[in-house]
Amino acid sequence: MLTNSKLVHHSHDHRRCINAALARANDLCDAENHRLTPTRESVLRLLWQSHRPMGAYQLQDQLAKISGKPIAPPTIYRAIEFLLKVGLIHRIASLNAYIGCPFPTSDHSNLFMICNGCGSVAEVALNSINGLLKSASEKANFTLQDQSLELFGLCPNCSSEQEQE
Amino acid sequence: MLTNSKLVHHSHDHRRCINAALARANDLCDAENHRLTPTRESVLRLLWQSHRPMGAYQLQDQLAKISGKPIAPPTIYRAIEFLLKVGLIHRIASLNAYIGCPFPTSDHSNLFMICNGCGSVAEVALNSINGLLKSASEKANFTLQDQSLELFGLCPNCSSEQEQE
DNA sequence: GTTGTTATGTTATAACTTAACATTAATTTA
DNA sequence: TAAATTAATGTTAAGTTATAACATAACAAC
Repeated sequence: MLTNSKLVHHSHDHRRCINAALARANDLCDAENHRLTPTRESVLRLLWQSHRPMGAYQLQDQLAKISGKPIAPPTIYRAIEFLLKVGLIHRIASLNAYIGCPFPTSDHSNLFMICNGCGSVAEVALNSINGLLKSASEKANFTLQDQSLELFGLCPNCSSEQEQE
Repeated sequence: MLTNSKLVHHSHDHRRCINAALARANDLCDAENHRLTPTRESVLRLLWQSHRPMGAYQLQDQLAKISGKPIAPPTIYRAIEFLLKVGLIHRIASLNAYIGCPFPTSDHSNLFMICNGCGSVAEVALNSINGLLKSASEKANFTLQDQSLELFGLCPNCSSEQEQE
């Protein structure tokens, strides 16, 4: 089980998350001949400011603040589109929001644990899940091409707070 | 594996789907003291017109046509909210669309097979998936409360068409 | 039949996303 | 290195999805 759950749900030096993510992004774009332009890098960096997903308009506001000039929606959506395409971020469909991918070059399950309490999102890759979904699809003669698995509940922190009440 | 995949992906007397769904809805609402009002029933019936999900504004158009008077969005969204609450329909988050639930009183996986070809959606309930997600959640100390599992690909029909090209 | 509750009507707007076309920057090729 | 090509961004506008707020009507219970 590949996951960033430990990092998401425990206090840590978050600057390292950000730096590591940007380093990975640079490597990946270099390797695949993609251009991580300033706008794209800024959006990626914003999405790594926390382990909570951000909506396009939050990104717009933040980017406008940072760059000191107004940013139009298409600018944001283009950056999002690019980052999604190269696998550096994911879209959380149930939230209309986006989050940085902690392992862009690994096999994916596209499985997310979304905390109803604090809004944090951890990503999980799990071979067993992929296997099960594959075999269920085959049984139904369904040609599986992609998947989006969203779990809702309480992260460890919010769970223990809940118990205390 | 509880699924309506066979019905969704093969020709069948669809009136029976609709009638069965409405009968189940009536039973369920009777049993739980919910009111399946004309608007709610119309929306449910529209969602059962096919095995494809419909968006709120499609529903608005259709309902306006049927009832012969303009329908405002809140009317639709209220009916949707109710039907979701009692479990008669599901929301497909990745499509911003809604679809009738074929087994509203059974245990759920909230697992959907969404055809990229024809747009049809089959629902699947699978204990093994639920078990795996439960244990993965426990391993991460995540208190699982709900889930949304969306698979994208080609249904049997669209798969075989694809092969022939 | 009045009262409290539930459902609907109505207007307006918020939130999310894309289309279309113009301009600028980067890369390639001659 | 200048021209040609491609890729990225700027700008305006509009399309799509969803909700807030407040008024009215229908129903249920006493």
